[in-house]
Formats: sequence, structure tokens, C-alpha cells
Amino acid sequence: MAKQSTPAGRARRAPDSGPAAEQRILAAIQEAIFDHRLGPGAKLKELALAELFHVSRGTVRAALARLGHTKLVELRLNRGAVVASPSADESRQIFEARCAIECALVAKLAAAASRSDLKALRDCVASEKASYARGDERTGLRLSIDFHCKLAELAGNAVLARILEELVARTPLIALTHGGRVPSTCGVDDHLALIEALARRDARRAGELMREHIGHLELQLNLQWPEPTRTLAEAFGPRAVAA
Amino acid sequence: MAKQSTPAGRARRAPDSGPAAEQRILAAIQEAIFDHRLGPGAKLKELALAELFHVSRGTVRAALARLGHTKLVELRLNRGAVVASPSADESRQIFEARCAIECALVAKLAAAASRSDLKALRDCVASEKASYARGDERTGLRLSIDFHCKLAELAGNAVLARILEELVARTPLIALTHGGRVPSTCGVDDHLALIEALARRDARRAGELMREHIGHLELQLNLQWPEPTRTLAEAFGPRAVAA
DNA sequence: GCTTCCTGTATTGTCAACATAATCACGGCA
DNA sequence: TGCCGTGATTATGTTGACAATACAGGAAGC
Repeated sequence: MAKQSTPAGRARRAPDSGPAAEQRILAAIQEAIFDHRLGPGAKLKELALAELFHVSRGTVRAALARLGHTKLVELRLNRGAVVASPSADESRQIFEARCAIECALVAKLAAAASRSDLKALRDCVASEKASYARGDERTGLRLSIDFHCKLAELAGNAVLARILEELVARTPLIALTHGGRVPSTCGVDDHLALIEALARRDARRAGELMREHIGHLELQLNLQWPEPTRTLAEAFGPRAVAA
Repeated sequence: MAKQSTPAGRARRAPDSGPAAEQRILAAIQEAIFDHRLGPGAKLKELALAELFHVSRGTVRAALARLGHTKLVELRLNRGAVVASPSADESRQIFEARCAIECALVAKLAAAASRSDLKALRDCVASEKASYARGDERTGLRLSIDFHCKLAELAGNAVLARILEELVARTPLIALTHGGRVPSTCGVDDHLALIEALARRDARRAGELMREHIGHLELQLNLQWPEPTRTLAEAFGPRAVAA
């Protein structure tokens, strides 16, 4: 017998609340950030989200708390949650962290990657390339990010994979916050070169390539640019006034 | 004027609830795990904790959720939270992750550590050594852990520091879960040697030493031992029955 | 004697209302 | 005209009660 204990209002086919729903909301917000439909500073009101996803505010709060822990959203006391705006400093640190982690991963993969591992990586890059070729930047970017996560997964270290995933998830925000254009091809060639090094079991070269690749990403995101002015005092500071 | 808006029952000198209290509970549980007063598998009942800390269940839930995110506690659906018991596999992955991160940190420090940085590290090891010398293993272990966190802090990368902190926090659980005795001197000599390498700006040697040091930790924790049997089926499996 | 089912209890998950704090709009004032 | 104080509104933080689920003990059946 199906459990129809819920009064009558809304039959719960898909669970309208609970940990499952929390996961659903979390994933939805994360995807929205990925797809640039939510930019840095966007306000995430509990009530609005609760109504939108047909869940209680408590569920939304739990999801926002988790997103806050991964630093994808900033939780301000008594002032709600907004999509995070990583500072330039923080962004550099994120790339530095990625470099450390991903270099270790490729070193491990260079030593232990199986034939099927390499094939999986090549497939990943292939569909990535195809997406860019047909102008679908959104999917391309997604697959490009997937490539990095795949590296972690294939390296057989779930702990590092999880950490890397959280770091990688913050990259789109860095791009948006600092005005860098999302690169049009996002390093497909870098990815291919890296795979070749892995195939040759050339750990040293693979590490170099990864370092360079992340360096490219960092440059493309224009981190060397000054941080966008956020306050009026900055925007109309001495320099602007003097002119 | 002091805000005495609370009715009358209990004047809130220390905040009895809210984000501050959440932090307090989180820290308390984390310390209890550090000090081995809470071992793997220990049940963390919401109501008990709420009464113990004079907060509402909601606050406890929030704290547990955060601890769950850092994997210090395991959250089981409808079955509450227990202190985590990292598997042998997971433990190895944690050490691998620490190795990757800490090697990157010492490489950076070897290049950029200032005189005061080195002094801070030496001071840290000195008090660590002193603690062990007077038989205070608890404080010694704490300071030993602090040393690793200090490395991250001095390296000037808050992102990596945070990640490392979470990884390091799980080490005591690994020791308890897999029955390894907590080492009596926990690598004070390793720490000193590492500092010397940093002082000589010898990045290569510092990396080697760090790798070795973490290797020592891993060995001391007896990860090569089989995992303790948890299920009856395992405990009384074919081998035991045959005898 | 052992297993199986059942019932009572304890614990967690969920929700809706209340209290508190911040934001916004309006009107007075220099 | 621009600024500041004030009040209304909105949003968040918190609490307590309710519902659903899992656990434990005991009774009945094999």
C-alpha cells in the first residue's frame, strides 16, 4: 500500500522535504552558479527559495548552511545568504591549492593509470571539444570542469576528489567576480597534452603541464586586474574626484 | 543599556543559542575527539547535547551538520549522528591528501619563510617537546597537530590551511579506529629536521622530510593492520568457523 | 530453547508560529 | 535640495510541538 499519510493538500510523489530535498536544492543552486544564472552577490532569500522548491524554510536553511561551508555562498549573520564573491587573494589561493592537489593527482595517475582510465579521460576531452565546436560554451565549461574532477576520481582518492570538487566549483565565481571572460576553449589542448604525458608515464612532464594549465586558467581569469570596486568610496575615490 | 529583552527566566550572559553557541558546541565536540574523550562510534544524541550545553536541539543539529560535513561525525538518516570511524582506505587517502598539501606548503615556505616564521615554528616544536618531556601526551599531541596547521598558516594560504585543518582533525580518529597506539613522541625530531631544511631554503629536502614524516605517522598508526571486524558475519566468518 | 512478531519507548525529522533584527520608504528639518 | 530620524515592512533566527521512524524488550509460536 502506498503511504498516503499526508492529509490531502499535496500528494508527495517526489519528497517535498527532508534530506533528499535538501540535496535537490543544493544541487540546483550549485548548477545555477555553474551556468552563470546566479552571479556573485545574488541574494538567496529563504522564503523565496522555499516557495520555489516547495519545501519548508528549514530545508532551505540547511542547504544554504552546506553551501556556506563550501564557500559557494556567504552567510551573513542576520542578513541572509548571498552568492560568494571570492577576493583576488582568495582566488589565487584557490588556484594554488588546486595546483598542489592536481599535481599530486597526475603524479599518481602517471604511475598507475590504466588503459581504460586514459580512455575515459580522452572521451571526456572529446565531448568537451565537441561542445565548444558547436558553440555550446555552457556544456563545454561543464565538461572542462568534469575533466578535472575525473582526474581525482580515477586517481582513486575520494578524499582529494571531494576537496578538489569543492575548489573547482568555486572557479565560475572567480571568473564572474573579477570580470574575466570565460575562456572560449578553456584549455582543451592543455588537457590533451596532459593525457599524452600520462600515457607516456611521464610524471615529471605531466606535473609541469598541470602547473602550466592552471597558470593559464589563472591568467585567463584576469586575476591580475584590480578587484572591481564595490563601494562608492572606492568608485569615486581621490583619483576619480581629482579628474 | 543592557538588553534584557529575555523575559525573566534566564538572563543570557553567555549566549544560550545562535551561531555563537553552535560554534561553541562544535568546538567542544571537536576537542573531545581530540582528547580521546569521544571515540569512534560514540553516539551523539541531540537531546542530550542540547541539555548539556543549554541550547535548543536546532542549534545542536546545526553543529552536527557541520561536523558531518568535515567527516568528523557520520550522519545516518533517521538514526542520528555518531563519531566517525574512518576506514583503512579512507585513512590512507587522508594521509595521501595531507602529503600532497603539506609538501606544497613546505615548498612554498622553503622559498619564502621569514626569520620570524622559522622562530614561530621552532617555538611550536619546543613547547611540543616540553609537553612530551613532562609526560603530558595530551597537550603534546595537540601541539604536534598545531605544528602542521601552523605550517599552513605561515604559508599564507588560508584555503589550504582550512583544508589541512579538517584533514588533520581526523587523525585522532584514525588512531583510535585502527587500534594504533598514539605515538609517544609524535615526530618531534621530524619536525625539527624539517625546520632546519626550511631554514636552509632546501625545498627539495624539506619535501622529502615531509613525505617521510607523514609516512612515519601512517606507519605508527598501524594502518597495515586489518580493519577491526564490525559485523558478526566477519567476526565469525569461514575461517573462524572452520577452526 | 530459539526464533519471530509485536508493542512501547526513545530519538530523530519536520513544520509552523513567534521574536528579533535589518531594510526601505516616507516625512521633517537644516 | 540633500540629509537624517522615524515607522512600516520584510527577512531572518529561534523555539516548541507534532509526526514518523528506528530501537529494545517481551510474549507467543515452532
